[in-house]
Amino acid sequence: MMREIKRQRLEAKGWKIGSTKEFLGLSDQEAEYIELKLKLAEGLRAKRRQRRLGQTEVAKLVRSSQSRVAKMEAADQSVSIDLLIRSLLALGTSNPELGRIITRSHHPAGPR
Amino acid sequence: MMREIKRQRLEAKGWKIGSTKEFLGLSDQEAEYIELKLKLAEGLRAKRRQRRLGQTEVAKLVRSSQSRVAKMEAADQSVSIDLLIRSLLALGTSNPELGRIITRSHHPAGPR
DNA sequence: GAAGTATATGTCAAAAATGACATATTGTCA
DNA sequence: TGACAATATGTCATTTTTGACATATACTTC
Repeated sequence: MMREIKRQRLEAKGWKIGSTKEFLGLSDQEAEYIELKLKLAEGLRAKRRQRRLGQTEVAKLVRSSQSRVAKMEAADQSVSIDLLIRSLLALGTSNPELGRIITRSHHPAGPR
Repeated sequence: MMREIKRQRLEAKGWKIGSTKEFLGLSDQEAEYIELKLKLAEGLRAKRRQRRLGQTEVAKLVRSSQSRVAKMEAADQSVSIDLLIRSLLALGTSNPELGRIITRSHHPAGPR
C-alpha cells in the first residue's frame, strides 16, 4: 500500500535507472503506457522551452493552470495522455512531430 | 444547440467529405485532435480485425465492455485518446506501429 | 542572502470519462 | 424469410481527470 504510493511516485517521475518495466513489477502494457506518457511529458517540456514559454503562459494557451502544466511535465498519475496531447497540439506540434515523440526511445531526462 | 449535437455526431463518426476542419467550424487544434482520434479508432478496428476478435473479446482484454469498444471504434466524444491508446496497447500494438497510426493521413473509413 | 520569478506539490469541488446494462440495429447464412 | 451473432446506441452510477487555488521549493540576479 505504501508500496503502491511509492511506485506511483517513481513511475510518474521517471526515476528509473534502466527501463521502467523491470524495475517495478509492471505488465508490458502498463510499462508501455507509462513510457509513452513520459515521452509526451518530455516532448511537452521540450516544445515549451523551444518556444521560450513559461508554464504559466502555456497554461493560458491550453486553458489550464500552471500547476497542471507542471504536473503534465512531471508525467503525474493525475494527468491523462489526452491532456498531454491536447497541450502539445496547442503548442503547435505537427502530426509528424507527434509521431516522432511517441516513437522515440525514451532517455531519462537530463537537466537544462 | 441541435447544431451542437449534430456536429458531435458527425465529427465523432468521421462523416466528412474533405477534411474535418473546414466542414465544421473547428479550430486547428480541435480539428487535429479529432483527426487523431479518428485515426486511433480506425487503428483499433484494424488491429482487432487483424487479430480476428469480436468487440466482446476485446472488451475482455481491455477490461471494458462491448459497448465501450463500439464507441471507441466510432470515435465517440465520450471516449478519450487515453482509452484508445490503452486498448491498442492491450491488443499488442508496438510503439512504431502506434507512431505509424498517428502519423498516417486519415482516409474516411471504407467498409469491410 | 534578500527579492523576485519560475516551477513543484497538495488539495478539492466540478466536470468528464468509464464500465455496465438494456435495447436497437445491422449483418450473415440457412 | 427467420434465427442467431455482431455491432451500435442510450443511459446512468461510479471513478477519474480537471482547473483552480494555496503554498512550498528551486533558480537568478543583485
